[in-house]
Amino acid sequence: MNSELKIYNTLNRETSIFKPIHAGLVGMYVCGPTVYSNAHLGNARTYISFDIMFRYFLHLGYKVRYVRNITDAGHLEGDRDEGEDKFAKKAKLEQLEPMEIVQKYSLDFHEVLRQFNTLPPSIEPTATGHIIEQIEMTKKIIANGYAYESNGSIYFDVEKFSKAYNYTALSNRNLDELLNNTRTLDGQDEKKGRLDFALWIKAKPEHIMRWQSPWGEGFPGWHLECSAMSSKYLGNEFDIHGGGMDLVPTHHTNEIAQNIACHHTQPARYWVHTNMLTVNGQKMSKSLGNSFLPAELFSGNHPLLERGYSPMTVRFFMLQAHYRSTLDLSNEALQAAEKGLARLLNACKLASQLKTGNVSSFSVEELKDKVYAALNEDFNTPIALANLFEAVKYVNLVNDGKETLTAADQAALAQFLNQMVKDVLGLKPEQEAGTEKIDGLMKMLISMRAEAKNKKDFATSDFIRDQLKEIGIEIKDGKEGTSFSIL
RNA sequence: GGUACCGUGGCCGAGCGGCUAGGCAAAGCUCUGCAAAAGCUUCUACAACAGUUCGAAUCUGUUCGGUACCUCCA
Repeated sequence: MNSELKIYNTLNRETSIFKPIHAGLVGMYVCGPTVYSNAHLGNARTYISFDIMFRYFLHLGYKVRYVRNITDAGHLEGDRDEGEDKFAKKAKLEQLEPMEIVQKYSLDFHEVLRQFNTLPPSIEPTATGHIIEQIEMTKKIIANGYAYESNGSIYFDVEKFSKAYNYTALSNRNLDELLNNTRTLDGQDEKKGRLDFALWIKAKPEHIMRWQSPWGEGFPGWHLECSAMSSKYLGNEFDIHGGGMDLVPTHHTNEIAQNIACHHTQPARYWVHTNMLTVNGQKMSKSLGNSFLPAELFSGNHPLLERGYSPMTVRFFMLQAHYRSTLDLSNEALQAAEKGLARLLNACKLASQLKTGNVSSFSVEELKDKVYAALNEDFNTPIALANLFEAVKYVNLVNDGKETLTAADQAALAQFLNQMVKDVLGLKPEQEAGTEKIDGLMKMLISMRAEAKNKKDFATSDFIRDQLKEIGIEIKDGKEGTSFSIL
């Protein structure tokens, strides 16, 4: 492999060679979910994208510390800092304790990511578990002069900050326009500036989730937790910070401001942002009501779906697009993905069973170079897959006896294919046939049917096939005998 | 309104100055008692108009269409 990994950095809008701060180590922080409702498919796309990066770093031999938080407090509804706490609101709605809400949707989130075969992060810290760190950080920011107290709440002074630093470096927005465009405040607002955001919020009497602080009882602002936890576990400066693109203008912008105001340094070298999943060309989001829940997709129980698709089909579907492009969800696209994935996985299996010859008419090294080159080009999974499909075709040709491979090349190809598909892309075969007992039964039925076929008793052989089909088992007559799959 | 981004064959999607991915669908073929599955082959597109260039899907400009952000969202 002769190319180096390049990553697109939102900070300077350039793709550049990745150089870790400490050789051999990668520190990566990704903004996790706010666990007040079910994770939808758009959320899943983001975490699948970062899972690919995580897996690829591991594959390249890096030691990775992957931190992904759980937001279980402090995230408010609606207008910046005035809305209701999301957990409190949902808790009222579902008649549960806020922490029951947190537990319920954390479990859901983990279950969804497990189904998509994403690797768990190294550390998964929660906001409520780091209140002390957040209070400390707030104190420091106040001491450094970039935050002020107002009626028991602490706000970040964006205007003051922007005089010393470039507040909009990440979003590349015009600060003056932002100042003028932001919604007019009503008179009772506690903030000095329009863009100021809360670091610490004074709890109203009815607020359940509250903690003691030097400024009275309250709870932390949403942006603060990521700053506090990333610096705690990865240091004041680390390699990669990621999240969905929609976090750029507000959440990540504020996070950077907090870190600079506290530690005098920008937290991450590379800012990586994933693009949105769309449905009929529109962003999938909770507020638009066009969300797909993974469970709905798997079962097909959704008005826009004709039938269900497996988690691996969905994962493959997502990998066919680059993580920085929008991706549109549709029945046809999912069907295409389903078949493509089956072909790919079949070739993985076939590759290790190929008959070998004296010469190879295919260069495994060349394939490897192409696949690595693709992944090194900002994790370009669609191109990597395109190259893997060249190998799929070749595997099939060898299997048909139209091309040949030496034993060494066959082993190398089989290993590489499986490593890429399973370890790096995280695609695994669906649940294999079934239990031993089912396998035994099927073996018996298949041999009975073969016997009937030999006697040209096609009525019996077709009866077996049709009956099995009805209970959801499909029989396929191949060259190497008959196989079956459970639908 | 402001600011970005995007418009690729029937569909999904890469590519981002020359060599014109890949998947699915379709057609033909192979295999087959039939079927299904599988495999092989074929199918040359880049919104429109103008410009730069020896050469543009790729660069520039204009127009049309779409999306996102500016308010919580991955």
